Amino acid sequence: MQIAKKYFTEGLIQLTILLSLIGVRVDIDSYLSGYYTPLIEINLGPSSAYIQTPFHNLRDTLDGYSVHPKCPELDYFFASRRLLDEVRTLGSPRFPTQLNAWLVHQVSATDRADCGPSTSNNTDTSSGLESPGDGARDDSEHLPDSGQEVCQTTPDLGHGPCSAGACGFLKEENDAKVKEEEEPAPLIQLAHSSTLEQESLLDGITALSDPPSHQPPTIDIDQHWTNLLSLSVTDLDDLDSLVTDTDITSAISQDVSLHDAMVTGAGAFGVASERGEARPVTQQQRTIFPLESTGSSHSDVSPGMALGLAALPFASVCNLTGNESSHSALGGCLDEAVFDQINQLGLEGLDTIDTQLMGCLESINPQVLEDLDSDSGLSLESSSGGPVSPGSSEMSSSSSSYCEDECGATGYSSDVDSLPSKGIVDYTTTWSPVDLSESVWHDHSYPSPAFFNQPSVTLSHKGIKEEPLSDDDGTMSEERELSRDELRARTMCIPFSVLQIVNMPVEEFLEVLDGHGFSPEQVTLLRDIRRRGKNKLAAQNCRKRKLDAITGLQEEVERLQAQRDRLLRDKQLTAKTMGAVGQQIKQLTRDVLARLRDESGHPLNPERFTLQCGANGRVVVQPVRRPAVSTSTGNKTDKRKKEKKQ
DNA sequence: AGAAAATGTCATAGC
DNA sequence: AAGCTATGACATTTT
Repeated sequence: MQIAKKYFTEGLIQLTILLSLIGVRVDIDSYLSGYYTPLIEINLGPSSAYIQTPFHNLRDTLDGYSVHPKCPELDYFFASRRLLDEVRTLGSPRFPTQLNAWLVHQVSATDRADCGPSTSNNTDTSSGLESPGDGARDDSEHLPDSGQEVCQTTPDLGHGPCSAGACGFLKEENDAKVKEEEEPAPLIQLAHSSTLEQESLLDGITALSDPPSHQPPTIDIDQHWTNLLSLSVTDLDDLDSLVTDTDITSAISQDVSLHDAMVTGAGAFGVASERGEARPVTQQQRTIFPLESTGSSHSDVSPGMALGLAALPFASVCNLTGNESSHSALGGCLDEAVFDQINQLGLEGLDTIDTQLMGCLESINPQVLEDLDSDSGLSLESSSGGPVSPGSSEMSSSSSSYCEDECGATGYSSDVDSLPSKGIVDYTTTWSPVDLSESVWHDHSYPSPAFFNQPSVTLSHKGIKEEPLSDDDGTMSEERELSRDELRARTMCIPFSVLQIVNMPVEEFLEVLDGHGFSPEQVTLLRDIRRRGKNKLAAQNCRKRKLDAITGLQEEVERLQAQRDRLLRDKQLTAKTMGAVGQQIKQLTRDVLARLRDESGHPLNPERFTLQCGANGRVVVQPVRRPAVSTSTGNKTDKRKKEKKQ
């Protein structure tokens, strides 16, 4: 009977925790109420199969009992436990944590005697200490179809193992519960949990230290755990592979999903052995946490979560009360919308975009890009400022100031005086020298240094269209190296280079216009030269910026493509994980139901009953109301139809 | 010779 | 108001 009790208790507790983690209230009142007089409430007294199970108290609940290690159901169970631990190691799943579960087991008279007075006081204690979760428990009491509560355990956090409402079960299960605390995950999880969670958990640990006398039996249980967990690991190879193959830091987004939880959890689980320091601590601090952690606040939740098995959603309850805003494992795992949104983003279209951008970028001459990297001198350096630039050629062919300016000469040369211009004035000191290193001048086609040597050039050269000017090839080649504006300026006898005209400050430019007796045509030309020169630079900068923007967009596209691929992989893994977890939950439910007995002593038919966990963590067994539900639904539907018709 | 790329120029808007 | 910059559109030149 002890074994049976242990099986039942463990399974029910685990399922309760499990369901509570996902916000499912499981209330077995309807099933248990009044049926099991020999049953004893876990914490509060006889004839009560209802237990408010603290998560931490349920950890390794099998401990202390001689669970047959060959029990096949245990594989499923421990696999589920493992998954739950993995989720738990996420640290901050947010679920209501009040667990109100009826535990059906029989306690011997000696056990009752051990519990002694606590039995009668438990109710009071629980009621008094349960305040944080009263609301939740009240809710659970009003659950539809919930059975009559025989007893409810609401242990206090500050109570020792048997002091507060410690029933016979608690007494005799002390070792088991202590053993539960040996699980390293809670402490390990502290690193991942919120501050409140950690504090709560640590409080429980410190307040509920376990006598060292209970150590021996727990060692065997640890061995069981190790063995069984290893089995469970083999059952979920894909999950492990998921852990090993996934970069957690990259895979886990801010929207933590169940997959993320699994990844992290599995990772933590796998690393648990590496964290050898965590296990000794927990073993030393074997504690019995309060049997109930109530309230919906995150801080209240955390201890249970730290202990918690996992958020293993039933397929039918996947849309329950998970906190979507939080990074809960369930909320995340159920957040298919995340992936849906990804799909809705039309990321597939990025392929097209990327292709377009790639094509556009490929069409760009790398040399141009390279040239554009220079801020404003790209064109000057590539065409006119280079070794073979017109300027350089002009330098070699002419000693005029114009040549010097094109080549980056600093300042307007006195050679200007030699220019065949009318109204020439010495402008040498009229404005500061021009620093070509700061300017962009892209005269790659029109310069003609020999122009200075041919002052007889007629105005016919002022045309925008610049045809070959003479039959002198040498002169022609040199003239071509002058820009059109340079030619115009020289034609108009303007003693300034285009570069000077463009780069001189506006004040100085105005002074030049006003102080040198230029004709209106010359003034117009000067203004046009300046305007066109500045606009040329602006156009070059504009094109550079455009290319930079294209490059940046290309990089962005590549980054988003990589992100999309990563998310799609995560989605697939999550789906696979969800399927596996769902199967584990189903099996666990069948296992728990199979260990329950009706009033005639027969096991519950999993086809007729189901387990549900309420928002406050209460686990209840509810009969499957297939016909009734359909009937009632049909009636309601008919009524609605009638109302609509009316 | 023609296409494509690069560059220059104009018009315009905004600061 | 003038000057300057940015940019689209178009022209011109170069490759």
